[in-house]
Amino acid sequence: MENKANNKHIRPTESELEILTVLWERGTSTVREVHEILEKQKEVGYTTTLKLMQIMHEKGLLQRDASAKTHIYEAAVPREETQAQLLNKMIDTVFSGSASQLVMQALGGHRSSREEIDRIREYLNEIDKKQS
Amino acid sequence: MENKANNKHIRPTESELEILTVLWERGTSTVREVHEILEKQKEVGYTTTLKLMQIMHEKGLLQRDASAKTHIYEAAVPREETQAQLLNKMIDTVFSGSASQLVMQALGGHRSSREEIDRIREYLNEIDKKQS
DNA sequence: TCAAATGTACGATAGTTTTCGTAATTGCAA
DNA sequence: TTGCAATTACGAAAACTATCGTACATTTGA
Repeated sequence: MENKANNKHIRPTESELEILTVLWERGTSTVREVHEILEKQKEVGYTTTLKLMQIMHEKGLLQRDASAKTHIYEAAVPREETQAQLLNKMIDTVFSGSASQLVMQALGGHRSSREEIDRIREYLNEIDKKQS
Repeated sequence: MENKANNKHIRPTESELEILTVLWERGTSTVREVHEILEKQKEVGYTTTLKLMQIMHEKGLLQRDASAKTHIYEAAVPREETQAQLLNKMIDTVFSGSASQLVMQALGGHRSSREEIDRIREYLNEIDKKQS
């Protein structure tokens, strides 16, 4: 009982997010593999990455297979759910609850491609249908 | 020289953001006023709010008029710019750079009202016009 | 077999954030 | 004028985060 990660508050830190992203994209990986990718993005020591991942495992953010000498890690929280979590928090705290405010701000800053915009339009239509 | 807040990285913490939001919405306020609003949202002591605001002032996040006994504070960073800052970071770290991904995630989670959706549609049209 | 290489575990440190108790200050009301 | 109430200033503790050095364990190839 009490699987640590079962509670709804998935709130990884910045560094944890970097590690999660690697795992989300690569799937199961060793510390070394994760570290090698991280190293390209910023300067960081191997043991730092290791420790982080161990802590994340304790917190329930990562899962691991420790049967072999070299442990194999995997994200224990789903990407979409984590994104949603962080996003909703941001909508609440930064945008006073207005999702559209956030959306417009996002589209304004990052000038998006025509395809991206079309994709969003379609998405809006779908929402409309489902809601009516 | 070195106005502390002149550097581009506006990255308020969670608590700081709560305070900024109050100030953005109310305009200039005293610590007491800010605190009273915060208290409705979470349990927190007056001196905690005070200290936070003092620190934020040191960092350059807040501006204040200390001529009277009761100091009067004001956000020193613009709301939109701060939002953009945080949003872009989130797009990069959490959504691997895809704004539309974030947008759809946002719209999916927070089921938005018809008006909000329409407003976004209009916004998309405007972007289209400007981009063509 | 045994030493080098590779990995994990652990502990310590430095920095930041959040929190609050207490002291000092100030202004006003009686 | 003086003392109370409100306010600010200060200091410190607790929790977390990020970082890394070092010790210990394991595998392997010479």
